[in-house]
This record gives sequence, C-alpha cells and structure tokens, in this order.
Amino acid sequence: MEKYRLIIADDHKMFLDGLLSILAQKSEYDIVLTANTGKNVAKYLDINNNKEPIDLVITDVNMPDLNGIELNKHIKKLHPKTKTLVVSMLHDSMTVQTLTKDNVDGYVPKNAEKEELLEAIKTILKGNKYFSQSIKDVYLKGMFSNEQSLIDLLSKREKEVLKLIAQEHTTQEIADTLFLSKHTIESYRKNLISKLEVRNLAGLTKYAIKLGLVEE
Amino acid sequence: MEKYRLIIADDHKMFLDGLLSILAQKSEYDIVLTANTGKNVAKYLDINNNKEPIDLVITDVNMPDLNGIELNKHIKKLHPKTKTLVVSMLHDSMTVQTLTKDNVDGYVPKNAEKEELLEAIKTILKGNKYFSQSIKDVYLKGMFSNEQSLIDLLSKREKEVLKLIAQEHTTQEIADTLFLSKHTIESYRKNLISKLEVRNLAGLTKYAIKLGLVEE
DNA sequence: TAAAAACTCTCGGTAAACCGGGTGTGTTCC
DNA sequence: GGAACACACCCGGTTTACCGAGAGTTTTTA
Repeated sequence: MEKYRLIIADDHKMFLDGLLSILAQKSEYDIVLTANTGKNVAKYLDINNNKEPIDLVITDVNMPDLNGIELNKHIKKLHPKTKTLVVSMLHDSMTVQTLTKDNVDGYVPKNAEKEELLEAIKTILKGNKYFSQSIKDVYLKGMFSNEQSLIDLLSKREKEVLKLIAQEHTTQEIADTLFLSKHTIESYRKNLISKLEVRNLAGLTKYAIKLGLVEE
Repeated sequence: MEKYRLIIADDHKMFLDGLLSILAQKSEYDIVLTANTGKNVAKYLDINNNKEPIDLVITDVNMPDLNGIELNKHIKKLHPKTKTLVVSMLHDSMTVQTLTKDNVDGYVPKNAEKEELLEAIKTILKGNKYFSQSIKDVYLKGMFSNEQSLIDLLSKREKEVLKLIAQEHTTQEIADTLFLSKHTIESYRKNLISKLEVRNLAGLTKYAIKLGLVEE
C-alpha cells in the first residue's frame, strides 16, 4: 500500500509531539518531516518535492521566519499538487479570509477533537476541502460584518499612515516623515476613523494591532 | 505501586490529546481528569480532593471561565498539597511574575520537548520546582526592565480609567461614568502617560491591550 | 504611628486631534 | 470612456488631549 506523505509544521514542540503521537497510530501516514518554522518546510519542498512529492502539509499560522499564511501561498504557487491543512489556535476572520483566498485546503482549530483532525486529513487527501464549523462561522461572520475584507479595505498608503499613527507619532511628524502636507495626513486620519468606524486614536491603534501593522 | 494522580487542563483539545498520548505511555501516572476550563478543575478538586488527593494539575494559561493564573491561585489556597505545572504558549514577564508570586510549582512553554515536560513533572512530584530556561530568562528580563512589576505598577483605579480610555471614551465621558471630575480623569491620563512612558492615546491603548484590559 | 501610595481635585495654557466641507490628480477596471 | 478609488491637498472651526505645577483626603503598609 502506498503511504501518504505528510509534513507537519508548528513551533510548539509539545503540540508537534502530540500530533505525531496521534498520527503515528495510523499506518497510512508517513511523516516525512516535522518543522518549527515555515521556512524549513518551504526549503524541503523546493529541494525534494519533484522527486518525492508531499501529499499534505499540516501547518500552524503563527511561526517564526515564514508563517502559515506565507507558507500556504508558497506551496500553492510552487507545489500546487501538495495539499495544505491549517491547524491553528487563532482563527480571526482576516486570517481565515486570507487563507481561503489563497486556496488553502482545510482549516481546523486547535481546540478540535483529534477525530475531527483525522477526518479533515482524510477528506483533504481525497481531494476535497475541509473546514471546521467554527471556521465557517468566522468566515461568514467576517463576510457580513463591518470587518468585511479588512485586508484590502485600506490602501497601501492608508496602512502606512495608520502604522505611524499607532506608533504614537503626531500628524506633523508623519507629514514630515512621508514628505506630505500636514493636511494630507489629517485627511487620512479622518478617512481611517470613518472607514474603520472608530471614534479616535484608541480605536485606530487597536485596528493597527489587529492588522498586524504594529507590535502590541 | 502507588500511581501519581494528575489532572490536565487545556482548552485546545488537540493539545490535550497530545499530552494524553505522551503521558499514557508512562505507567506511573494516572490521568484522573482532563478539562477544557479552569472551573471544571476547581470544581473537581473542591468536591473530591479531600477523599482522593490530586498530586499535580497541569494547566494552560488561557482558558475560558477560569484561566491558569486564577486556577493556580485557587489550588494554592484551597488545596496546598496539590502541585501545579503551567504549560503555556504565552510567557510574557507579567504572567510569569504573577504565577511565581502565586507559588506555582513549574512553568514550561509549549514549544518545549516532551522530554522536558516529563522531566518537569518528575521534578515537581519529588517536591521541587521546575522552570524552563526560557521562562527563567523572561522572569529575569522582566525584573530588570522597565516592565518591572507591570502588574502592580498601576492602581486599581488607574486600570479602570485606562480601560475606558482604550475603549475610545473621552475624558468627559469617563468622568461621567465614574462620577468624578473631568480634571481627575485628566490627572489620570497624565499619570498613565508618564508611568507607562508613552506619548499619547495610542501608547496607552497598546498598554491596555498588553495588560488585558481591552479586547483587540 | 508615620510615611508612602492611592485617590481626588484645581487651573491656565498649548498643542493636537477631530469635524465638515471642499479641490484636483492619476490609475484601474468594467 | 466613465465610475470608482487611491492619493494628495486646503480651510475654518470646535473639541479634546496634553503639559506643568500644584494640593487635600483617605487608605495601605512598613
């Protein structure tokens, strides 16, 4: 019998060990590689995938170097035959939306039962997609809420300004930094407040964090 | 041979399954209960601990209902013979400081090897403490950095005001809410900005998030 | 019990943010 | 080829935030 070839990527070793324990009981899976960064997975695929293709990469979202979102993008672009399953503890609508947009094959939260994980793996290897109900909920909620397509709600310039705002710079400072008029930055502030439906700088800052523009 | 009686609490079922797989291989441990909230653990201990004492509770920090910090506090107060081991993915200095202050018996990050976890469990059951090197680092860094004892840097009232500030309320609104003078709230703003060494509302908001006073 | 902190309040002034309305470019996409 | 949008800019006016420099009261703690 031909075994399915899997890769697991997660920077929490204990979780990785746990996953390994679970999958090791299943004879049909061959864990080719475990990694704690996305980069290691990408590197492996880039070198070896043509000779011995990988069927499925199971990955976390948060990882150093190359996170799950980037890793998925990389795989879908350069190794389209390799399936991807995201297993993550964070499942905000933005992450879910980005990943589905990037054609991820499945998404299961870490608080799922192991049975569901096995079901997801099986489904994906058959060529179908698998998303946990909670992920679907988040996705739909995101679609119809004010957070709708938060990703491209803001233009590049707006994000740039928002970042500086959240970094505690004043309008004047930002204007100087970007070689723009103070009035321009003031316009951006207005637009941001209205677009993001917040009241003031506090709301803007929270959004900047949510968008990953600034560190907490 | 008398088996050690353990409880595991984590709201990520997959991690829980993983931990179970790892510990099930060891005959000396008896997993009496697994829980996905701190409350369930507390409840179990309160009812059964006198009859059949639990030797060790392994717990995550982030859980609904009753988190790891609160759970540890509860155990140390009402069930002092029961040891506690925190296994968590977040290990900011504040959390570590609070837990050590509350006399936790050990702290291991989730990205530790399973061997280390088993070592930690063994050490604690012998009556000693176990902290991973990375946790010690965080603790020491926290001691000597400007984040020093962030926990009690702010008074209760200051935290209350900071929370409202980060929730996008104006000074006047906060004054009305707390039945205080507008001037008082302005004083708080000033003190907070100076204490937290930030420049404006953006910085305050970020701190409020860091302190867990507001949602992102 | 005395000192330290926390909590409350005052005032006067400046700087910055926020609001509502605009104008005009260029690009992108049906 | 026109609508939609990003991008850049302008203005007057109001509100809020921020700064400095205080002071009195209660509560906690050494």
